[in-house]
Formats: sequence, C-alpha cells, structure tokens
Amino acid sequence: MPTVSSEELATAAGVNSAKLRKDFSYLGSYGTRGVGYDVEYLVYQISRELGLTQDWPVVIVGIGNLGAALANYGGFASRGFRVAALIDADPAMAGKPVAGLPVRHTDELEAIISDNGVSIGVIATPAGAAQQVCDRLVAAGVTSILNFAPTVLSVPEGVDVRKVDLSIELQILAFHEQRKAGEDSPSPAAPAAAARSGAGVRSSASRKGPDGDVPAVMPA
Amino acid sequence: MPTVSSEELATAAGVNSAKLRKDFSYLGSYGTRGVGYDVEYLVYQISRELGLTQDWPVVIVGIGNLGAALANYGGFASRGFRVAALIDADPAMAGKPVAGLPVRHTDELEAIISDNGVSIGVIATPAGAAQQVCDRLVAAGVTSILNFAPTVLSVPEGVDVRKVDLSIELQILAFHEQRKAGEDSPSPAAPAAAARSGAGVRSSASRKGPDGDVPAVMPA
DNA sequence: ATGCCTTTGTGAACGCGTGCACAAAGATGG
DNA sequence: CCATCTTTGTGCACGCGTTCACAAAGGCAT
Repeated sequence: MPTVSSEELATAAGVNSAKLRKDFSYLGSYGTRGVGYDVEYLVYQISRELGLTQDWPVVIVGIGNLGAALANYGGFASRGFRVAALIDADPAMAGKPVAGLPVRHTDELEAIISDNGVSIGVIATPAGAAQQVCDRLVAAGVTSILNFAPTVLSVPEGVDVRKVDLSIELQILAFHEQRKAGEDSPSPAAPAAAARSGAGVRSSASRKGPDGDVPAVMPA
Repeated sequence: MPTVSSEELATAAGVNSAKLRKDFSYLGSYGTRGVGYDVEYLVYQISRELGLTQDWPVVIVGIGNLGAALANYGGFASRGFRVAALIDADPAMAGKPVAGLPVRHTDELEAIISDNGVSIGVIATPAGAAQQVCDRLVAAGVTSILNFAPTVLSVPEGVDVRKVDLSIELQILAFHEQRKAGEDSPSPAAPAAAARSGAGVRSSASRKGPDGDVPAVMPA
C-alpha cells in the first residue's frame, strides 16, 4: 500500500507539516501513525471534499479568443467540469465548432441552462455585455459566476461571483520587479499589505462611489 | 480641491475604514484631518507605489487562443504594461498580425528581450513547451514570469514566477456551490482552509514528490 | 509478546493582521 | 481668536491561523 508522510507532502508543497496534518484532520482523513497516509484514500477524500468527484456542467458565454481558450483548456475535464455549451451573441458564430462543440446563440441561453441543470457560468464577453449576460444567467438559475470581463458585476444575494483580472497578476510581478530594481526604496516602510490586499474578491457591489470606478493612471 | 474621506472609500470598497487609513499611512500618504484625502495626490501616490507610472515592456510567448486573448486585453496598457512583442514557435505564425503586432518567431526571443529591456515574460504555451521557454527567458534576462501553462516551472533564485490556473477559480466556485446544495454536510467541520490555501503561489519547485505531479481525480 | 521506532493528531503558545476607540490636527464659523 | 466639528493617524486589544511540541498509536523486528 503506497503511503506518504505529512513531512514528505509538506516539503514538496513548501508548507509546514503540522499545518498539513491539521488541515487533513478537518477532512476527517485518517492516516496511520508510524506509517503515513494511504495515497489512494487520501486523494479520494480530498477530491470528494473539493467537489472533484462531482460532475459540474458549465456554460461559457462569449466565444472570442478568451472564450475559445477556456473551451480548449484541458484542465477542466480532469477537475470534474464539463462544458455543457458555448454561447455567443454573434449569429455568424452559431453552429461553428469550437473545441469540438458547436457554438450556440445567446437566444438559447435559458433553455441550455435549464436543460443541463447548469449552476455555474463563465463570462468571457466584452465588458459592455457582461452585466446583461450575468443577469440572464442568474435569472435562468445560475448561482455561481466566473467573470473574466473587466467589470464589477452586480448580483442578488445568494449568487457567488469571482472576478479574474488577467492584469492583476502581472501587476503583482511588476510591483516586486520594482522593488528588486530600486533598492533605494522610494517609500519608507514597504507596504507588504498592498501586494496582499486583493480587498476581497467577493462582489461587494455598491455601485455609488465618489468617482465612477477604478481610476486610470493619473497624468502626473 | 476634490477630496475623499477614508470612510467613503472604505464603504465603496467594502472594507474597514481604519484598515484603509492604516494602509495609506504605510505609503506615507498624508491626508488632511477634518477633510480627507486629496484624490489627485492619492491616486498618484498609489499609482507610483504600485508601479503603474512606470513603463513595463512585456513579451507574450505562445500565441494560441490564450496568447491572442492576452494580446488583445485592454487592461494592460492602462496599467503601465506595453506588449513589446508576441512570440510563437510556429513558423507559419511569423509575421501574421495579432492585436496589431506582428508575431515573431522564437528564434528572435533573446534579441527581443535584450533590445527592449524586457524583464517580465508571459508564458501562454502548451504545457510541454513551458519549461523550455521559461529557461530561455530567464537566460535572456527576464526576472519575472507569469505562467498560464499548466506546469510548475523551475527557476533559479531571484526569479519570480506566478502561476495562473484558470480552473482554480472555477473549482473554488464549485466548492461553494457544493456546500450550498448539500446542507447535510458530507464532512464535519468545514475546512475553510481548503478554499483559502493556494499553498503559496510562489514557486517552491522541488520536483521530486512521491508521485509525479498533481494527481488526477482518482477513479474511485 | 515486548520494546523500539516512526508518524499522527492535537493542546497550547506565539505572531500577526484587523478593528476599536480616541487623542491630535486642521478647517470653519462666529 | 476661540469654540466646535470633522476626519486623520495610531496605540491597544481581540481573534484567528500557524507553528511548536509531545503524548498516543500503530507497525515491525526480535
């Protein structure tokens, strides 16, 4: 029976072994003292807890470059996700195959959602269409939305939204890059907080703020 | 002079106003008591600290769907990033314009990096090519890498790597979705830790682990 | 069966970030 | 010029997650 010790896993993952054991204990995963964890059983337990053993039908709305990239992304299937449909507003796209699936028109959105029991939707549309698509997804029964459009979505209570901003990661890199270069720190105490923040990815909506939205770089 | 109070900003962002003030104090940003923060000055200070006022030339390697999507992403320019070049290994792609830029062949990688003083590279290649591309980028002088390929990259000390796994966000949504549905909790105490973890995005390499890499869902 | 060795599971301490609460500072009006 | 009001900046305390350290437990060899 192949096993792993918490120490091995911790070293490989670069974390503390005690933390790892404590986390596992929350899962109810039981290892064997003096031996370690049964790899197969452990993988199964974690997979189940994370929902990897379930089948999650998802729809991708907006089949531009990004939508197509997502549709082709291999990582989904192995994690329990199944692309139920690709949806685009452009009639010219309808029927055209992308990643082996025919693109469906937005008109069919509601029917697709309900027919497949989809509860997770991915929005890869331009910013302008995102909120509208979001509203339709929610109305059709979707309760979790992954948003790639550069907009903050407003959703009713009970709906989860996660926003992926492709430029944020790049910005974090640039932030560190900046500190590497200028050792003559431009500001006193390094705001480690700034890099961490993220200010809560959860949608806190409240569209009112003093100025419209995220301010562009000021012209100095 | 347009100003904002920490309270206004905090409400808009959905965070505590004291925390916001404390964070600002690390930046050395001084507000005016009884009035608030000068919007213009504040924006400038934050932009500068975050590196938004600098010009960051970046190269994108691997111009498939994802690479093209990144090249077309509008959010980069406004955050100080400038796409210096798009690079692909396919000779057929060479010269073909994507997002207004001609695709360059991989052979030119080193020259492009040094000519433009590029210190940040984006990898959007298939998993198989990622490490190789990474090595060449690092050798050419790149010190920060944003990796979209589903592989853990090994890099020498001093090089920052951030990995973006497009399916992780989806997985987090599925995790919460699972708890929404099954109120009859399948496991005792909810491991809030599991959803948070991320286990440190920093590259901790150490390619040795008991089994190859991330285990696929076990066949139950 | 007994003793030793390994590794788990967890109680307790530590450290850190968040939030509270208030004194100091500046504006504003009389 | 003084009183009052608003809002900043921050010391302090609370709470939570991480880490330490160790007793308990199981395997294994003799």
